[in-house]
Amino acid sequence: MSAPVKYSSQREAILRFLKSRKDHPTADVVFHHIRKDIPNISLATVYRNLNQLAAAGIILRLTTDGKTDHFDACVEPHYHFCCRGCNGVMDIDMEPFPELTKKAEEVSNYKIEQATILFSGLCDCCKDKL
Amino acid sequence: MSAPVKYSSQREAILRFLKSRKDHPTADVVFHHIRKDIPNISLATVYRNLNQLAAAGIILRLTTDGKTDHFDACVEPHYHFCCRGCNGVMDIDMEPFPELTKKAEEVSNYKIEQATILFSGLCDCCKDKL
DNA sequence: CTTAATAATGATAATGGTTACTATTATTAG
DNA sequence: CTAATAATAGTAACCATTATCATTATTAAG
Repeated sequence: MSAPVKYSSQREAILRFLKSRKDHPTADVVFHHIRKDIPNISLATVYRNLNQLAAAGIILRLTTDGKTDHFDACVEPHYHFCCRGCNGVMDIDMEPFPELTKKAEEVSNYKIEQATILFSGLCDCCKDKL
Repeated sequence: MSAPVKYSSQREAILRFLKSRKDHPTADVVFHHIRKDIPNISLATVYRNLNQLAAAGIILRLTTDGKTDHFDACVEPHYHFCCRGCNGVMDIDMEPFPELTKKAEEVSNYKIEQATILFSGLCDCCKDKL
């Protein structure tokens, strides 16, 4: 889980792909897209690199109620929404409330390093269907 | 995943155990504790009942960065903290911000049913050790 | 108090996302 | 160019959770 020290074209392709997407793909989605350019890339390589990049703070891992993690190339603090219809993960474009973390730290005495705010419900598409 | 319709002593024991705990045990922890009273209870029964109770809104499922879910007998809206040292999940005793959800719904157009706020970092114990 | 219908259980196999392992390949410093 | 070693591909293993199914327990009706 250490930061990458040697270049690899696979890692570059993975990061490039993630940056090109506004949604937040799962490892499997990344894998299947990268395969178009690098047909023999291994799923393990995708996971390894996503983990490395996340550990290095270059990308963000999003753990939602679903069982599969999603990944986000935007590491600026922002909020997410997970649709219980399609399991898609989208951004919520509102400015973060830093006072939330401050308040929580005051109240708890814990060393709070991160605040994850995840909304859930139904997205535009699923709102109508369900 | 439907609500329970028949009584079972196993379910009662699981719910009673959950209510007795301030931390938020995993299915496995519930299983091992219930086993002291009901030695031949099955892990599947624990999972089945935790799922039912959560679906019925009687308990809360907490999905954290760790790989295993935690369960909470308190369904009042409140915030949680997950320690990256010991993977424990604790309550944060501060009043919720309902305006968060309202704002997010305005901005996004999604039907937001739930807001999950999860802080993470180091708890009192792990703060010193790490 | 039976009895019949069926929900719940225990035991265990299966599933699915993720990680570990290992021989091979690619990068990089000297 | 060469040696050292990080990264990879392919695949087996892992582990939390779920599905399956024969058996048991609950419950409503007679």
